[in-house]
Amino acid sequence: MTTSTPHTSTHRVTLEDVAREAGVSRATASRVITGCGPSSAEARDRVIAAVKALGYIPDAAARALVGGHGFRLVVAVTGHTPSTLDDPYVDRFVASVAVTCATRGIGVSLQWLPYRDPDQVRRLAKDRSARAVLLLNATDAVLRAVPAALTGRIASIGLGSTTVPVFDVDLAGATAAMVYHLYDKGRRRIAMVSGPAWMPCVARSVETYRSLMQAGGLPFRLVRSNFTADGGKAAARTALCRWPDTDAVIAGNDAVALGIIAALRGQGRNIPGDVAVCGFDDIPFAVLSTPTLTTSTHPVERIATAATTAVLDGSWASPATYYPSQLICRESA
Amino acid sequence: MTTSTPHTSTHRVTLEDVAREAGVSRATASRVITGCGPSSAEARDRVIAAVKALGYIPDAAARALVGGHGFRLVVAVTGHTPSTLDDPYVDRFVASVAVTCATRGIGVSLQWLPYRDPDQVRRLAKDRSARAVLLLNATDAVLRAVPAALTGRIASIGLGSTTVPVFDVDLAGATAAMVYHLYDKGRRRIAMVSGPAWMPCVARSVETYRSLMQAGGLPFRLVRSNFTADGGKAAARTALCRWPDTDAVIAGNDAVALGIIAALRGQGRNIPGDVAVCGFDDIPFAVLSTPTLTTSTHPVERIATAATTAVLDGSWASPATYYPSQLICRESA
DNA sequence: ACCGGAACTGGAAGCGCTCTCACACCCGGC
DNA sequence: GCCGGGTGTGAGAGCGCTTCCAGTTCCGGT
Repeated sequence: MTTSTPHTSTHRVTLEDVAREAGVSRATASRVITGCGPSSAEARDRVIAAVKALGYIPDAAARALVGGHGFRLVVAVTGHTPSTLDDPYVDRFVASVAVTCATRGIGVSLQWLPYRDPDQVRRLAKDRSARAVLLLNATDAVLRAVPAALTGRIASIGLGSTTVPVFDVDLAGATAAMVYHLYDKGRRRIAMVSGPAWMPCVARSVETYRSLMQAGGLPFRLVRSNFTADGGKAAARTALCRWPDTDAVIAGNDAVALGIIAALRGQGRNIPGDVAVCGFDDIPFAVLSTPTLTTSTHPVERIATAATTAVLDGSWASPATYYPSQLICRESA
Repeated sequence: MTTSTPHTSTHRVTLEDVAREAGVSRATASRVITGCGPSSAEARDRVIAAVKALGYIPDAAARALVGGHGFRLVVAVTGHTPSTLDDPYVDRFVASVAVTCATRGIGVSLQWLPYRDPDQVRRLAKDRSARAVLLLNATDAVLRAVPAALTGRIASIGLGSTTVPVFDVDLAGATAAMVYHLYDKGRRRIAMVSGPAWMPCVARSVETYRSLMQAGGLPFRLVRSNFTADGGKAAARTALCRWPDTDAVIAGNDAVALGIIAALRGQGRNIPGDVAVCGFDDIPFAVLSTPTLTTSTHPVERIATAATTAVLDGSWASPATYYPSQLICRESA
């Protein structure tokens, strides 16, 4: 049966080779391998045997070219600085997506969009070697660039849109829970050290904080920072100078919170005695720091998996799903 | 000039359209766009204008199909558990690669290889939509699966090979520096809490530690763990039970080190008074912990960039490059 | 014996692109 | 006036695959 031509080591095994080896046509071989279209049991056996014998691996590029779409999920992360990519939230998210996709035989691409350029999004959306796109930290401008026709193939993690499904942490709720918690503990002069203003999730958090403080007749004290510990240190010094009587700080994330704690303690402040500090994300070190960090934990894996399956299968329950965050009370607040 | 046919919104703009709009053939348009092959100034202008007017974006799948290789760099991370993907070293590495590639217009794929299956590597190597592959945590078995013909397109981060270029941290040197440092501080009963045994970098670190201790006639105390803080906590308890007089611990990474510190302090040990602890990686929180963590910092960005450019350009200076790590002495040792 | 239809198969088109090749053109030199 | 060499161009092949469509076989029903 095995009429295999002696093939050189440089020759790439194509469907043609499989078909010849199995004694069927390319069309039949293709039907067997893709599993769609009718095929007799005998043809199936022979093709599968040939695939094994030859070590055939379908060419993804050719499949994408003819099939209209490929087998990769693109995770596009927005942000001017590379640190956006090295963020613990993003890292966990990407890792979860990679795991989910690995079980489905789908590749994952990580794309950095430094300039939040709508054109880049259009480019991503038109790349047929990709099957779907997940947008992280997308802004309104970026989302508007998504072609309406592609709605089903693209999802946003963290910004509302009528055409694209949204999956995100309920950061407004998380922020509110944190403010209430600090208020219950007797804190009244609560400052916020937020992340970059352009980030949609930051905007929501700040807005919640602002409206709650306003509603309670409490002072609104906002310092912009980035999402790093060094940023937190700098912000702590700024905030202290400006409002020395601050008795609580809500940091944009845990790294910032830890930076703030380090800076405050460096100035002789007692945490949480003098100033309570809390963050977001519940990174592994939140429980290891001194004092342990009060923070808010997000169901990142659930969000990532939901968004991934939704966008790959092209169906989702509601246009926007917000996952509840959970406040973790530890020593720092 | 603009003889554009009224195109529907679903129609995808192809090279054909650009050529028609510019009044040249597909071949000429292709030459202009790829920039290789002769072309007159006039043809160039007209094609470029047409590209702009039509919003043409070359189809990556078609290019990969005909060109023999695509425009993506695959970063394949080995390891049974998803946590391998969520490791700070890997995260920094991947982020650096993504940044380097973004400036070159090359996509980055993140692939998880849970079973360290050589077949998966072969599959990766044959994927022509990829231009090159970077293997993280590759084992010998995985590297042996790399087809010799693909040598130029694949690089390993962390394991020696005669056919594939290697870029890695000089972990042996880093471990040695750490052992000497502890020895200089008067520590003699030095334990090591290493990462998973299958990891090549772990093997090198353990081997260095073993041979140094042996050479100095000092006890060899090894506990295997994973790379998490919880693993470190468990390992600390094990090590303490087995060798209660241990006066120093070298942890596999900073997360483990912080876990160990937490566990030891929980048992009333003083760090570094009773036990010195140090880690590897110099994560952002190493400087924020109490006590601050003595650790070893790796030039991850340099390694990532070097490996990326080497494998994309297909040329590298030497078969194996080991980048020196730097010991950062802080309070914990 | 005949026929309609279901089940399967192979030829061939074509996805969008690159690249080889043959051709057309223009120049200066004999 | 003719030829060699350089320069620019377009027709066309073909990358590996899926899928349409027409053809073949084989079945049960009449």
